[in-house]
Amino acid sequence: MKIERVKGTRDLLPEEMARRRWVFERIREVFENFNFQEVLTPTFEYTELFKLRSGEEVVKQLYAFQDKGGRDVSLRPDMTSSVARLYVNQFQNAPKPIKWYYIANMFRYEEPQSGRYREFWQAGVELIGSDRVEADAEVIALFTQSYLAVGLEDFTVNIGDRILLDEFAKMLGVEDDIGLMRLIDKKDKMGRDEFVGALREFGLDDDGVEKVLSLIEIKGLPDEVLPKAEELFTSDKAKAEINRLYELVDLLDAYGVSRWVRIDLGIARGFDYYTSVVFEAIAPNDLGIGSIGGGGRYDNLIEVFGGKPTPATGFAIGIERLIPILEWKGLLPEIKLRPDVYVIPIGDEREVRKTTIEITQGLRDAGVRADIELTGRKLRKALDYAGKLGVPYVILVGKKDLEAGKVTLRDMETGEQKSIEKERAVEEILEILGV
RNA sequence: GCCGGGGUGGUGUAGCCUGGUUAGCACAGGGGACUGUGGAUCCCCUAGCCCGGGUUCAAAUCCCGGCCCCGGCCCCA
Repeated sequence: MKIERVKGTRDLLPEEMARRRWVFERIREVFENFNFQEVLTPTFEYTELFKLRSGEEVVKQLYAFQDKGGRDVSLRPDMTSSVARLYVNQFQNAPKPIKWYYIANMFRYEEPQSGRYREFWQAGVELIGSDRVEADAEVIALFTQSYLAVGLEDFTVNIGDRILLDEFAKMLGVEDDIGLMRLIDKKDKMGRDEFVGALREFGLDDDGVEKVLSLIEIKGLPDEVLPKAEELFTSDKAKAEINRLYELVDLLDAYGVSRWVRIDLGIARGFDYYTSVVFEAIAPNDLGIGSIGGGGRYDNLIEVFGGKPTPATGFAIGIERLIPILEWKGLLPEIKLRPDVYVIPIGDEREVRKTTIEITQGLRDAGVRADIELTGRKLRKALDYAGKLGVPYVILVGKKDLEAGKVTLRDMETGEQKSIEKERAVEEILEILGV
């Protein structure tokens, strides 16, 4: 019986790997320009770590199991917990701020859908040890520039705020603030009447519904919508947070990323550990893909993991969501997988075979991507193969030529051939390729 | 976890509704015609009904369960 892939996993073939690597390299460059440094934590952690953060319920979304020593462990569902754990373990006394990045695979036991797999990759950063708005700005600017670095321009970074949502729930006298946020988060999936109906069912009176409708109006360019927020909110805490948002967008302007920034007080980004600013990137597409990445400030998490209270902020970019969009927009480069030279032995003589290897290895030593015919197939078939691969140049090594100390260089495009000294083969190729 | 649509050689498909020849076709792969010159042609070969059970004289075809894929819901840290 054939063994199938495990549900929700994928095989990545050469063409796709080449494109992914290109994306990773672009993102890595920007991360490092911002002086974030790469870390990698273990693929699995004690399940307890994730429970501490998100509660007992997350276990059903985890790849959780017992190892042979009876330890309850889980494949990481994201990197933030592991990085916070690492910080608490060994870096509490390190100079602040700590700026780490990662590019790694994550695992979630969920139903696969468009842009959603059980194993997927994220590229993200965590900035630990600053509660300043400058830290939020730095992270959001990097978030934005990461997408720009892979050529994406048609996207927005929507910024919300958990403090304001909390204050909002308080203002309405709602106990189940999480329920309310879930509802608000779904606003875009419903029609207006349906949404109002859902709010009433939730238990809001006319005034409450009115206020929620005002809240979700607070969505758009910062200059246009933040004044509306000032009108809606009355508490000092909310006023202070709105001022912080003003500062944030002002700083983002200095980073040169204002063009992509929007305010959307209706976004909540899940309900686990974010404490104030939250954000997500959306790129319009026909693929059914929503958010292509997100993040926010989490000032309580490190304390939850047993560290001294330490502020932190970060984001993660979902690679399996970003790449289909880049592909759909034609923004990914064509990357050639073929060799530049293919060296074919003609016949089976020891001398021929050795010379074939020597020339191939000479090319490789010189930095040329060179391949060698390994199957013993006939010359005709070997050329056929080279043609299908799209190899531009072939070197033929045959007994007749070798007797005169020569080999044949063939231009596969034109079919032209010339006889060259076997010692000059590498040089000749280097000249032609212009290396 | 739930719902809808799917699963036939490596790839793309016909056949399924209406059970009955040797499961057809194209591409790809290997070899040969052509023993040192490709993309053409011809020939040969390799290779398949997702898995298990049921109904039936007979199952790719009908029924049930499972697995997987695509998409949606829940959820999305």
